[in-house]
Amino acid sequence: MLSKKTKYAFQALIYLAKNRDESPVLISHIAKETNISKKFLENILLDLKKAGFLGSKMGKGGGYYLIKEPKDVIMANVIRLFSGPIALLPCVSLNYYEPCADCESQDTCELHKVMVEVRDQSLKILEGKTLQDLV
Amino acid sequence: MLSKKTKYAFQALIYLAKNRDESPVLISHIAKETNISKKFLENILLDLKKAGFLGSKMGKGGGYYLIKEPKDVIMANVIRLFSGPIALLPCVSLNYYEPCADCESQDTCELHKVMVEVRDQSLKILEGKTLQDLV
DNA sequence: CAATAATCTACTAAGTTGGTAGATTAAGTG
DNA sequence: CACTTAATCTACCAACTTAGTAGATTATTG
Repeated sequence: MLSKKTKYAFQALIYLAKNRDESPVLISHIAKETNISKKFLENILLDLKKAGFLGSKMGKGGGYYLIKEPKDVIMANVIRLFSGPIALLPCVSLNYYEPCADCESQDTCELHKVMVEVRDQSLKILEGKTLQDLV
Repeated sequence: MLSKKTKYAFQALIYLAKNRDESPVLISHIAKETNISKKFLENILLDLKKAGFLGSKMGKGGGYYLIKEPKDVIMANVIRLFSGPIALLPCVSLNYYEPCADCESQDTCELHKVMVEVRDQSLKILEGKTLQDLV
């Protein structure tokens, strides 16, 4: 399951993608339109900015705006940012890899093999979906 | 990501599937072979029993044993039992459905549509994998 | 300088995860 | 029946995560 943060991130991105002409958009505006607590949304937008999805402008007339093209905002990357690995186990994660403490060898672990398969197929789906599919 | 409980459940199931001839198997035996804390494993095996995957026998000569055929132990069902929904959002979950509090309508929600697609493809993978693929 | 709006620091309540301790019940053995 | 074995039940706990909130600060515009 995705965290609420992840879900909110998608909702904010969708809103910004739909309103690219009127940018930058106020946090408070996005908060109102998406029904997300303004203070909580602050953190999320800041994270999205640090990750290179959004840009921002301070002061009067400021706000947040989409930097990337919607088709270049890959769903898998947004999920990784807020919910961590796509893989079901750390030992099969590409971006957050960690070996099993207890496992003797990955090469002989049946669970490992199947989880790699599941990961590859999940990635095929989530790397293929972009913000463009969401607007 | 799956919880450790889910991972342990798979490891225990794999062990029991591999040793179906010598059943029933002691908790302490499975614990030793899989490197799982015995006390923690107790809970897991009990849950697997309540869910109909395992049977048990108390007293001397007792232990746990696999009830279902390995090919009938669907990975998706084990994951649901210990990690909850396969779907990425409650509003697209078949088994743990909950509507979004804030969302106006599911029919007009773009996120919803894409998440249904992702769910269907994820299910196709996980409903297709069984304990037989793990031994 | 004043107003505006993002940014930063720090805290918190509630829930989940991973695990432990100890008593109890059921089954087989002599 | 008494004893041993082994699952089952009840209850607890520390650490971490989630979903926020509060308030001060910094940057920008006019």
